[in-house]
Amino acid sequence: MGIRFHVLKEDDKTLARIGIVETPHGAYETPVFMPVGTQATVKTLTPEEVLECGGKIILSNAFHLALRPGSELIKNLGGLHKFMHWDRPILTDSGGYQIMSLSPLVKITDAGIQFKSFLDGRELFFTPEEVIRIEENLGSDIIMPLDECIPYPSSKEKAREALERTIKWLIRSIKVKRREDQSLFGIVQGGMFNDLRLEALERVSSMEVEGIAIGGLSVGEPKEMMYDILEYIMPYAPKDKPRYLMGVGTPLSLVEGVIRGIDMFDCIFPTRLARHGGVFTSKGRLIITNAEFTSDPRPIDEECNCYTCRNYSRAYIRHLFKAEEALGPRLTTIHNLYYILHLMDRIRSAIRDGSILELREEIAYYYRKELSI
RNA sequence: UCCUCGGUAGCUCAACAGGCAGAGCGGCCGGCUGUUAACCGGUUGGUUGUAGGUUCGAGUCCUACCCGGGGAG
Repeated sequence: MGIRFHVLKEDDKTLARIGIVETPHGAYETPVFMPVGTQATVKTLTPEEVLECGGKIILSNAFHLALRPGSELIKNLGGLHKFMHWDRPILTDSGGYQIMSLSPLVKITDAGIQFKSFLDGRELFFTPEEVIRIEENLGSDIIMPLDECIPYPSSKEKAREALERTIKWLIRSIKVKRREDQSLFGIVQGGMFNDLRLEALERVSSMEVEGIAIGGLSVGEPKEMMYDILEYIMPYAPKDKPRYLMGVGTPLSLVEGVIRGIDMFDCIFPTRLARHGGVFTSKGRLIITNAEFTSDPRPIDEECNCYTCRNYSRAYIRHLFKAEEALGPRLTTIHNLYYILHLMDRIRSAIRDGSILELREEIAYYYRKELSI
């Protein structure tokens, strides 16, 4: 038995909805944000700290873990949950994104991807079947098939090719998947083309998948383009399956995604931003290393109740960053994850009481800079 | 007291044989969207120890002095 999904409430003015996903490692409510732990760790934090921030499910990465330390090793040590001491739900991404982000090292054909390891230069070959095998070794609750994620901009021909390849790979993935305690999602590609996107959605939806993921967005296109595509296709998404928008996680894009019917998100942005000194607040983004905070006794966000904001000043955190102390990135990571996960709480409350559009207006006001470009 | 090496951006140092005084770090500002990223980018910094001299032109050559390192006595 893999996941079970139920919709608990649908908003009447938007496509937003509240749902619950039950997994072999516990349940979580949607819309949900998944902190990213690519290398079997949410960078700088312990699992207990991720929990304290409100984390319910995390994302890890089959490709990276296969390269190091190897999926057999993790299997022999009792699986990914035990290996990293996280007993809650885990979703593993396949490495499709790495086809794009590591493109100079990658050669892609219908058979799979051939690439040169950035760790030791080894020539490796990844197939959809091999990725499923890796994910079965890892034992994550939700597994993503190998897909082809293309950059922006890309031609329609290129988008069509990636779409077809992604679907062929999904069929092969379904065919070899054995473990029944894991749930496979299908990934919708199609570049920035509405007709391709809709076609991909319909084809993926007709297959034996337990969730629908929208991939290949937020790859550098204008924000409005992503919102338009979601608006165009999401009304046709199956209602009885979770819908996952891959790689999205700025405050505004989370709300905009939810309004368009998305249930699950993951994004490295909150954690990476934190390590680089950027923090979310209820009044927009700050860069904590800036001189204006040198002697500022206030917490990062006076309205925040996270561990960092309950105990530390902007001046102290700025000092930690300037002194290159490891505690600095840890404290900002705790804060940013708490901010985003607490925002998801607020989003669910707003769906419950019918005020999601008001919440969108508030976030859009303080994060309007996200709209530019 | 003498000999010797050195003094260039806040710091550490570049600048062939006189020819527009630079870099790294720091400072300041910005960017990061299924993580090869505690990363990347932009930008601000100078009476070249002081005072003279030679020269079309001196960080660079000459003279004196000041400061610091090393050595001799």
